[in-house]
Amino acid sequence: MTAPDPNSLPTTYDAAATQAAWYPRWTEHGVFTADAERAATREPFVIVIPPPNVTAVLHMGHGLNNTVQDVLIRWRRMAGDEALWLPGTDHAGIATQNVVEKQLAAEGKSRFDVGREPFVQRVAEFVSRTGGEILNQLQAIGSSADWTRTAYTFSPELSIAVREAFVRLHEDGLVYKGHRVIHWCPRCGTSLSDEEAEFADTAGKMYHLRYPLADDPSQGITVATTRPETMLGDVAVAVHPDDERYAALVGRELELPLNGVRIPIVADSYTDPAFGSGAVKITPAHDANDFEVGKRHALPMPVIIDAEGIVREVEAAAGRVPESLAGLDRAEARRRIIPLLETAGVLIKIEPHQHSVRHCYRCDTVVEPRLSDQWYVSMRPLADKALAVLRSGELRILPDRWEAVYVNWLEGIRDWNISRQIWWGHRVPVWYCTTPGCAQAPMVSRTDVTTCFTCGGGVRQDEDVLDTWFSSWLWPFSTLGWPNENAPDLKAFYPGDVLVTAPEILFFWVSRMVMSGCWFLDKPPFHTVYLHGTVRDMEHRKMSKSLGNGIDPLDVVELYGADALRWTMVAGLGLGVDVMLDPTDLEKSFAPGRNFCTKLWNIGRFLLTQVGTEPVLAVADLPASSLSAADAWILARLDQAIADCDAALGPPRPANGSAWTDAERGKGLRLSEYAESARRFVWNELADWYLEAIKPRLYAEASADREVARAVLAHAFDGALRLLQPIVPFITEALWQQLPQTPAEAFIAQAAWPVARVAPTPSADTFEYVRDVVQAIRSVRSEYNVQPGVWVEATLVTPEPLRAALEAQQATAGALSRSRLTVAAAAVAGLSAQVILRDGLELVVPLAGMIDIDKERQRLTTELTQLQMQLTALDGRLANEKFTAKAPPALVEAERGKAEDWRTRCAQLHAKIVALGA
RNA sequence: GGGCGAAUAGCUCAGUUGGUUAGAGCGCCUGUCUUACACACAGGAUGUCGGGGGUUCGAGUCCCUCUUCGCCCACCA
Repeated sequence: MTAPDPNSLPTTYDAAATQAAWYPRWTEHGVFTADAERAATREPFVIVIPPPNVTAVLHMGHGLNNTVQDVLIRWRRMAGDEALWLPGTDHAGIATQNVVEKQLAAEGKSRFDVGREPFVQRVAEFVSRTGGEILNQLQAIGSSADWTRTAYTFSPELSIAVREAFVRLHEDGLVYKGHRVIHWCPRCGTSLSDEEAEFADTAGKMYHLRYPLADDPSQGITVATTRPETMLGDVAVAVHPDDERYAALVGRELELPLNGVRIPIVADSYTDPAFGSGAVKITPAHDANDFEVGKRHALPMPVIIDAEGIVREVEAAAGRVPESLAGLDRAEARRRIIPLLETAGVLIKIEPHQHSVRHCYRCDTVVEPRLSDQWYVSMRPLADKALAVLRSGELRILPDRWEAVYVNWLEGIRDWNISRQIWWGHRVPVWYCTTPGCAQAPMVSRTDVTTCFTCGGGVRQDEDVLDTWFSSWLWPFSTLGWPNENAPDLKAFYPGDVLVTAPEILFFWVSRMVMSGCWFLDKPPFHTVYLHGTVRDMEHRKMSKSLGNGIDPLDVVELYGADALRWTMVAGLGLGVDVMLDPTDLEKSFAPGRNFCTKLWNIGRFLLTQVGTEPVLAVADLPASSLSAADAWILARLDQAIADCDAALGPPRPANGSAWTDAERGKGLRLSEYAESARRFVWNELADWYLEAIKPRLYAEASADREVARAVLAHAFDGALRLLQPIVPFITEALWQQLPQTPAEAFIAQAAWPVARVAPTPSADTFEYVRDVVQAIRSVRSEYNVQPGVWVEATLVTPEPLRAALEAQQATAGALSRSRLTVAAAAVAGLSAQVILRDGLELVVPLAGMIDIDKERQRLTTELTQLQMQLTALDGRLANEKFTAKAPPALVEAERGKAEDWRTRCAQLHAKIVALGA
């Protein structure tokens, strides 16, 4: 951390070099490493990463998600919390298995050709070779996660947690094996949960079929279906019990076309008499609702579509599938069955039909409802706990409109199908005795079972693996050592604080984590769920690989730097609002971030050359009398910026420690407001005004006043860098290391978050007048096209009470406006450009020989007209008794004062115009 | 079918419980290489706050309604 030669610093920030220099130093010094013991004496602040799929490649959604988390964790780390950001990956059962299956397919093989054990081995090798790359990519964007605690859902440690959870839920009577119709992906060869089978609106067709009565083919019932091939598995036609049209037919039999199977007509209130013909064909093995009807009426359940989606007589279906259709894929079977039904004379009509069809969330294949045995979790008791913590305020969701979505889902919760028929995942911890006749029930065990508990004979483990989300939902505590209740991390860091993710996985993951946390540890795993938006392109389409509209964050890092990427993510991030980026124009999206970094860099260069590295005085030690108006002003602005940033970000946790109050509930996590407050301070206040204002003092010979200026500038920039560190950690670290007051062997990444002074400087307002005057002179100069290099004369007419303060600012205001400014009691007569300022101030700029009377009159008249209109409206309001009676007194008083000031200004303007001659 | 959100400057968006002359960034116009910065500086222009109605002393903000987008949920046979 040696001071570089300022003159050798390039004018632009070298992001790549800075990133390469600082990230390793942070990790070497353990800056990101949380300490469980330290957490006993400070507030812990914990975020667990939404673990990306172990095979994932960083995309902009990760960029957004992880930037938000990093900003929060860096903020709290500086604020003195024991901050833990726990990273890791998810083994992603179906997704990862699919990747390896694709590799096998390229070799012309399926997983079944390879066999279970070798296949799992192959996936594990693949993961260990290429997996987790995304974690390195997260480092490239500056993520300050605690890499010493990196977790993996399929690690031995987390596998223990998975088994514990399964067994405990079983002991609680909440895990059971169910026989029902589930969502089946024929391509992935597994069942899916309700959440994994996504709806997509599809333009389909409705086929109307007429089934004749078995003993009187002249009569019949018309049914409608979007899946005509399923008619081969029909076991009944249901009508509503109160439907008089069909009352006489209930109990009689129909003959199924094509296979001649006889099926009964049953009465069931599931049927809606108003829909279509009011009669529904019942296919219990291939439709979840039909299954319920079938159960109620004790109907057979023939399976006519197999696991690969092939139509054939799978089970209890003898004689149901005509030879011409057997062995066909379900889609092909649908095409082929139409002409058959037509020939049989039962196809009444085909109509276009818009409906929602479920698709596999991993491969987009149309899901096939299928009767099978699966493991389920009874969710009702868990959901009730998750609802209770939201209602009590122990949990909040931002933006709060998602709370209603969360509640709605939990109130209507359905049991969770947790078994999958894939191979990559946690094997269901259930063993069956293989001894014929042994009465031993299935053995559910935390440890592997090798012999039957009853007969000592052989056992076989359940073939199924668990839903990936069954390990993810334990993430907030499985990563901390659970089920070991004494694990130091678990004791120190559970429950955590904020969960940052996208709304897409509110049900998949967030709600379930709340349920598991409440169930297993009696506390929700975090008090705040922050749902950020989605990264989209300029047509508002989600960025995706398939659309080709993505932006590679690593490209952005290379071209603009990680800080610029992070800046763009945060600065544009309204609460829960989508982030729009243009994949065809990176410059448009990321240049602002880069430009901002360059600005910071150049302020830093200025400091290095003008303030230097010699020690500076501590601002707290400076007597108020030694501060210039500009000094007082910038210190006040820094206090305001700190307050604004704190208000935008916090509070970090419920004030009473356990539950949010209604007043607190919607507050905080306004990242864009935080970014804007910090940006405004450093750019529009520190750089644009303060720095310019004190240049003469810095350029002057050594003096006490120069020392004050050095101290205040160094202090203000230090504060700015601290406020910005969470957003742009690399450049702030690089610059902070060069500040004269920075201690050796310290990092801004763990320096203290700034705190506003208790007693702000009262004289800060004087500089606001300076700004008014300077802006007015600049405006006049611009209007009369005065060349920038030319100095002009100017007189500031000042009422007595302000005169002394403003006389002291003559030089400063003059230098900033390139004018020889004189503060006086009265204006010098003569042709001049004149501006009326607030509080009785008048500015007179002679501009000898350049003034255009007409132009000047025009300008003043326009201003007078506008001001008079406003004054008239304001007077009207003040004359309205209802306003003065009902509006808050303070407001009325303020409006009166304003009216007076406007009236004075109007008079002044009028006098000027008269003086110019009509 | 049910629910939710959005509509504010050319673009992307702020606008906290109703209260100054509605803001920011980018873009646009004019001028400038002013010894930190042209990735910059200075000065400008730009809005019937989607339409209509209502409540109020006062509405971008609250209520009703319409229009247009978007999202979520649902046993649309």
